[in-house]
Amino acid sequence: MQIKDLARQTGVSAKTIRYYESVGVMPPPRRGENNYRQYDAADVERLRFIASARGLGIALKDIAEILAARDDGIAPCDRVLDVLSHQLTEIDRRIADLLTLREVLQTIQQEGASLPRDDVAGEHCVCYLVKTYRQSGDVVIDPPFALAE
Amino acid sequence: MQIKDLARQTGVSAKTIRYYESVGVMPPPRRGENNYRQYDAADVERLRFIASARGLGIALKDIAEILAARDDGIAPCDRVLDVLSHQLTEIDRRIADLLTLREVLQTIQQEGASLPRDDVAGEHCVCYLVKTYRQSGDVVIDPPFALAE
DNA sequence: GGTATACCTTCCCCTAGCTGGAATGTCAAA
DNA sequence: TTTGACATTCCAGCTAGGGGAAGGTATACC
Repeated sequence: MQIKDLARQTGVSAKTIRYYESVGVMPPPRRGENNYRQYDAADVERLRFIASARGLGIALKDIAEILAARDDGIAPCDRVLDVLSHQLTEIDRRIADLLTLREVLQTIQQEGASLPRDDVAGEHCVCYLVKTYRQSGDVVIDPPFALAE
Repeated sequence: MQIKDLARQTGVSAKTIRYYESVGVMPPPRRGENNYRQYDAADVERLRFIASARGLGIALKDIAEILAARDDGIAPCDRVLDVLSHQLTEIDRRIADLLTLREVLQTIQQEGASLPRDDVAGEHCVCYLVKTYRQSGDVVIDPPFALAE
């Protein structure tokens, strides 16, 4: 089974499969005489797990740990449950942050809509609102996030 | 006024200020005899606008466009309002995505909690749930996101 | 044999918004 | 004079891949 077939069976691009191999989440497969990668059913299963976990927003690093444990014969179920609950906490935090931000944006938008539109200096228009907006809370930087296919 | 002073007055690190200059959102400042960057009150105002806009999740590219217009003597207010409304749409989409994801995670977590924890193959435990989870919706990749200080 | 095509390989650069670090220069105080 | 706190530039890295180049290979068709 070539990389394209694995790609087709999992919905993961060949490019991404090679990337997963390079970061160690997929193992280096056997190679044919032509140096082509050769995959089997176990690879399909593994890659499906990876793709689904990514779809749940789980980081490749966490996925790698889970799979490494399993490769060592350790059932990763507890670890998976840990990651899931951490993931839920994170998502709740992000939702809360976004809701707060939404409020602020909406307020600025509404107040700004009634201000003049021709203020280059930005002292009497929506620009002023943006400039003077200061949040009281702590800084929180959100990592990238993916929702799967 | 040196870069550290500008940093202190705006809460933006010197490193980030140099970065903003390198991407063109802050203009190259005058230099002293020692080649040190020299800032003034206008730079403080500009950087405060940038910092606040970033805090609202607005991309540097959008901020750069807004400021470039203003530098050309064009009042950017309409553009700012456009960006704000686009920003709101984006945030609503992200919130919706995160809520969907939250549902899925919670379901898997709950069902997985009652399954065995010693299944290395991952056929009868929470790992199976993760693996077989398939979302029906479209792929949506979320960019990184920041909530300001 | 020649060629079109559909694969495959490795390689490096690009994305956003910074942050960290290395190597080096400058300035003021003790 | 030496120390410390500034400053400068440049290079690398973070996530999770995508794009594309340059080249090798397998198969079908003429």
